[in-house]
Formats: sequence, structure tokens, C-alpha cells
Amino acid sequence: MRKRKGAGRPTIADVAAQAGVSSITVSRALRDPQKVSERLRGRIDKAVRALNYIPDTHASALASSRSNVVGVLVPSLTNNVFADTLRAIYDALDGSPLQVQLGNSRYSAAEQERLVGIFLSQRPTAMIVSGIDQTPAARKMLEEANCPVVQIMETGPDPIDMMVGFSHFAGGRAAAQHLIDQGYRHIGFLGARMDPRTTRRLAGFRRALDDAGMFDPDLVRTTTTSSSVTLGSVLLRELARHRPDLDAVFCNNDDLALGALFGAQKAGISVPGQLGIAGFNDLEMMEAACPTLTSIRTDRYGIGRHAVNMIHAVLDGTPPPRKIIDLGFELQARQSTDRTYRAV
Amino acid sequence: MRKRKGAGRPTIADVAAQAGVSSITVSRALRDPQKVSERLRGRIDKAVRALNYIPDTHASALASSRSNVVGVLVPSLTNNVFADTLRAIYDALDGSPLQVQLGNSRYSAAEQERLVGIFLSQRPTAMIVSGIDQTPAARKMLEEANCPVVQIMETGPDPIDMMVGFSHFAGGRAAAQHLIDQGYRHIGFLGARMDPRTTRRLAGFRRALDDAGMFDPDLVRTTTTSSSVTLGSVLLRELARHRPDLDAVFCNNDDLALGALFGAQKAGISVPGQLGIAGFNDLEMMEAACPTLTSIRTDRYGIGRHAVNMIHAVLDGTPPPRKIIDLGFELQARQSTDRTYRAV
DNA sequence: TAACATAATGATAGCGCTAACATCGAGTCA
DNA sequence: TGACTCGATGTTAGCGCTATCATTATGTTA
Repeated sequence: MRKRKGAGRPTIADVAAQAGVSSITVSRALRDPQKVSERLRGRIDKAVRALNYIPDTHASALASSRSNVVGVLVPSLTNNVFADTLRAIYDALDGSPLQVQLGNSRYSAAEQERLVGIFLSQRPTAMIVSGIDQTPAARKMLEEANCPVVQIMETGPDPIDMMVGFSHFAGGRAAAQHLIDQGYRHIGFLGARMDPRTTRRLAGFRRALDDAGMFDPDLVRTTTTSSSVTLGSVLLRELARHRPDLDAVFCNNDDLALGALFGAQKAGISVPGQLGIAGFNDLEMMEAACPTLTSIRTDRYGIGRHAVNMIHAVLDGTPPPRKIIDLGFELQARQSTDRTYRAV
Repeated sequence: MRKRKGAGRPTIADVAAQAGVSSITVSRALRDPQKVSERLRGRIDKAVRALNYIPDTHASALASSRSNVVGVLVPSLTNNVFADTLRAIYDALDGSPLQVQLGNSRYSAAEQERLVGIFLSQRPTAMIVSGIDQTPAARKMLEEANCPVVQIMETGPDPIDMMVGFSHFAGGRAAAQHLIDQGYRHIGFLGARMDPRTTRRLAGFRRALDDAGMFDPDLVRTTTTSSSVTLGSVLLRELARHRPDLDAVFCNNDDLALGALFGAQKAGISVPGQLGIAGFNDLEMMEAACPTLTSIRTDRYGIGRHAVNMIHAVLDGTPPPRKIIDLGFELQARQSTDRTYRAV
């Protein structure tokens, strides 16, 4: 025979037969129970349970040309920064029928492009992508995707559709300015990975130091390897050995800053007396450290929340008033950059 | 008219028309290029690019009753432990056509059950779920899912299908035994969240102390709130104030252990001289800390890798020889539990 | 050269669901 | 009472793709 077999699972027709109704009634009972009388609803529920029926997402998406997927692309799963944003996205999507489809681009624009293609083939309800440095092809696909698109983590002049983030340049600059204001004069930079955002932090750092006539390229230590506490410890000790006049470091993230603290402790350098340390993002541990560590607080959770809210707004037909939301940042000045602080 | 509109995107038929071939040839050219002559392949590729054609996953999945989704359920996205495992899963799936669909159960068995239902409705190729404490309904669904299922992070006697992990009980016991062996006598326990796995670590801890006649429930501090460095710092100081005889703590994860170190430093308690500290998981920072922190190293990356390998094996028709893989753990004894260690 | 593989392509009919329209009975109101 | 609304249910025809079989062109062998 010419028949296909399917997956062998019970279908909506099986449920309909068992309940003695038509398939469409089952479909309605499942999607919008109020449209079906209580009597039939009871019979249908019973049949669903009896057959262990699970509706087929793909068939549903195909028939309605509507999926319930929100595609989310992040460059890293290990980085706490994105974990916070993801948590916000999951929280904000809670209760809505939307499902997250998560992609990990591993800090590669090419990989992001590949994933954009794969994700769009699911006809997502919306897309959330990290950063503003998409490849031209990825950008084109997203522009033509016919769904809301939110770029997160950063702001920039030319959104694909919508944007939520903050200026990493301004953050880096503020951190450097703080160190200058605290009286540090030989300020170094420790940077790992050097993706577009950390690069812009460095640019902001440099601008502040340039403006103060204090920039010294020899005090900048960057690597493309991924960030870690160990790396921060190593980089700091290298730099301190190479340049004994170093009196402060801005670390392009908090892992490095924590590592720098440990590195200083191992090298017998007192923080903040001999060395000031500032990080970026203000992870929870910064406040708990001893001494407490200065950082630039960023609202990762807010970024995720706003991104989902913008999407909901568009889907509800009430597009948000502003296409670009800058959530800013906040300097958290703590003991590690307080020259008047003396350890207990 | 009775026509539906679809999503308005180009379909495989549009590509076929443009290339002057039949749809099925386009389908073949896209899925298995060798089956189509070079001449047609060229025309088809051109048409695909010209129309910006993106195939529809849902239609494909429906027609072939086969999706390329691997459903992965983890209890947390913020926890580094799962981040490592996820990274391994993504890495191991690289190059295969399989896509990860990630779900966040937030440490709730009920939420996990709900997500199992949602995920199975996508007819996944395989499922990876965290833990062994599924609800009966979730377990039943997974057993009947007709796809490979791997339970990860833990081992237990009764797998749904396959398992990769290690014994948290044994890990907790080994940590406690180490502290006993190092000569500590008033050993406390700091625990956050207290999900099934951390509870089993506590049980292992207790067993070791019971066997040594040293268990003191008053030295156990647990909370159901989620783990953090700050929490570790707070719990340690509370416990040390309440019980000045405390001479060591086993923290049910590394965040708490790091916090305990900071808490001790703030309280002027020297580590390891006055207080030994051991953590669990051996995150990268443990080796970088000052003093370096003892922990139980677990192979989170290996868990993810093995899970995917098992799935690939089953899909290739060569089921793995063992249904349960215990990757064990490894005690990393460092300065924080070395009573002979003196700070520089 | 007949008989038969083999490769390349096509026609057709679903996959399991839902949009769009159709029907039917019960109430409503002038 | 007849015209009409309205809610509940059903019929039909796709959504965009691929499994399955059919066909045609191209060698290959005895």
C-alpha cells in the first residue's frame, strides 16, 4: 500500500474518535476550552488522558503558520552575564505560551549567522540576539524575518528592529574615570576574550586616560583566550612584575577582577593600599569579597525583561514608544578602590 | 475563496518553479546533494539564494515524522555546573544536524514535568534530563517517549533509559572524610537550595561523621534559598559566632565555599589555621583563590559529552554497552584544608 | 541486441493539525 | 410566528514538506 505510517503516536483524530466528537472540537477544547461545552470537554479530557495524547507541535505550527518559539542567541552559556539575562527571559516568558529556543554562538559572528538561519527556519515568533555586530547576511535575514527582533546587551545607532542594552564604551570610561578620581596614576587594563563589547570597554577606558594624559599602552594586557579567575590572577602578577609602578587595574569583567585580587594577595600586594582593582558587571560576589570589589553594575536581568516586554508589546499590537532602550550602568565604588580603606 | 495564506514566505515550490524542476528535487538537493546532478544543483542553489529561501522546519518534521531536536532539561541556567554540562552538549552536538532545545525547570519537579510534556510534543530525537527525581507522570511520559532518554548529573539504580553522572552521596562523604583525616573535629556543613543532589551530599557528609562519632546537627546550616557567595559569607559568620569551636566547614558548593573564605577573612578567622574549608564541584576559581580552596572535582563537561555520545550511539544503532555511566569525582586537597599551611 | 541494472527525476499522497466556512438548534424580539 | 442572532459543533481543504512509488534516460552484460 501507499500509506505512510507516521510516528505511531495517538493523533487528535484518535482522541476525537474515542470521545465521539470531531477532531476540530478536540483541537478547540485543547486550545480554547471555553469554546467547547462542558459535557464534551469532559469526554475529551478523559480521552486525552486515556490515550496519553500529546499534540504535535510541528503539525500545529504548520497548520496555523504560527510557532510559539522565541529564538535567543547568546555568545556564551558559561558567562554569568548571559545567564542572568537568560533567566530574566525565561521568567518574563513564564505564563505565556512562548517557548525559548536557545542558541550558543560562542562569540563567533559566523556561527551566529548560521544559527540565525537555523532559527528562522522554525518561523519563530520573535528573535533575541546578542550584540550589534551581526554579519551583513545575518542582519539581512533578520530584517526580512517578519518577526520582532531585539538586539540585546548593547546599544548602537542602527537597530535591526529594537534594542536593549547600555554603552560599554561609557562603562569602561566611567570605571577609568573613577580610578583617576581616586588618585591612581598608573592604571592598567586586564582584558580577556576581547569580543566587540570588551573591546569597546577598553576604548572607553583609553578615552578617559587619554583625556587625563595618562594612557600608557604598556599597561594594557589583553588576550583572546576566555576569561577566568585564574587568568586574572596570572595577568595581574605578570603586569605587576613587569611594571612595579602599577597602582590600579581595571578588569574588563569581574572574574578577572577577582583573579586580580587573588593574584595581588599571592604576590603580597595589598589591595587597595598598593593596588586598586575595579571590575565590570558587578556580579553578586563583588560585594561579598574581602575587600569588597569595585565594579560597574549592569542590569543584565533588566535587559532580558525589557527584551521580552518589547516583544510582547509588538505582538499585542502596541509597539513600544522607543525602539532603543539604554539601561545604563552604575558605578559601585567599594573598598578595592578606596585609598583611605585599611584592612581590619 | 477558501484559500489560506500561509506565512507568505517562499516555499520549496517557489524555488522549484524558479529553477525549473520539481519540488522533490529541490528537497533532495537540500538534504542530500549527491542525489541530484550537478547541473540541477547549481540552478537550485541559485534559486534558493535569489528567493532567500529558508526551509520550514515544522513542515519537514511533520512530513518525515522526524525532528532534529534534542530536548535538554536543566534546573538552573545561572549555576556554573550546568553551564559546563550544557557547553559540552553543544560542543558534542556540533557538526551533527541535531539542535538543542533547552528547558529550565528551576529546581521544580512539577515544572520539569510540564516541560517534559511540552518537549515531547516536538517529537524530539532524544531527551536529556537532569536528576533522577522525576515525578511519576514525567517518568511515564519519558518511558513512553520512544526516543533515547539520558538522565544526567546523578547515578541511581533505576534509569528511565540511560544515565551519566556520579554519586553525590559518595562525594559528600569523601569531603567529610578528608576533613576528618586532616584532623578537624568540629566540622560544620553549609548548604543552600537543598535540592535532591545537595541533600544527598549532606547525607554522605553525615554518614562519614556518624561513622567517626562526630556528627553534630547543630553544626549544620542549610537554607532553601539559592546559593551565592554572599550567602556563604553570611552563613559562615553566623555559624562561627554561634559555635566558636567550629574548626572546619564543608560547603555544598563552591560559591558557598568562596563566600565562607571571605566571611572568615572578614571575621578575622584564619584559613586554614583556625578554619578548614572544602567546597564541591571544583570550579576553576578554587585553584586560583588565596589560599587555594579544597573541593570535590566533578566532571560536568564529561557528563554532557557522554550523554550526547550515548544518544549518538543509540541513533546509530549501536547502543552503548552500559546503560549507566558513573564518572566519579576526585578530591582536590588544597591549602584551605591543609593545617600545615602557613600564609606567605 | 535483448534483458537488465542504475541513476536521475517526477507525480502523488499524505504527515497531524487548524483556518475558513457550513450547519444546526435554541433562544430573542417585534 | 417568522426573521434573526448566537453558541456549539462539524466538513473540508489546505499548511510546506517528504515517503513512496513511477518513469525515463543511461549504461552494462551476456
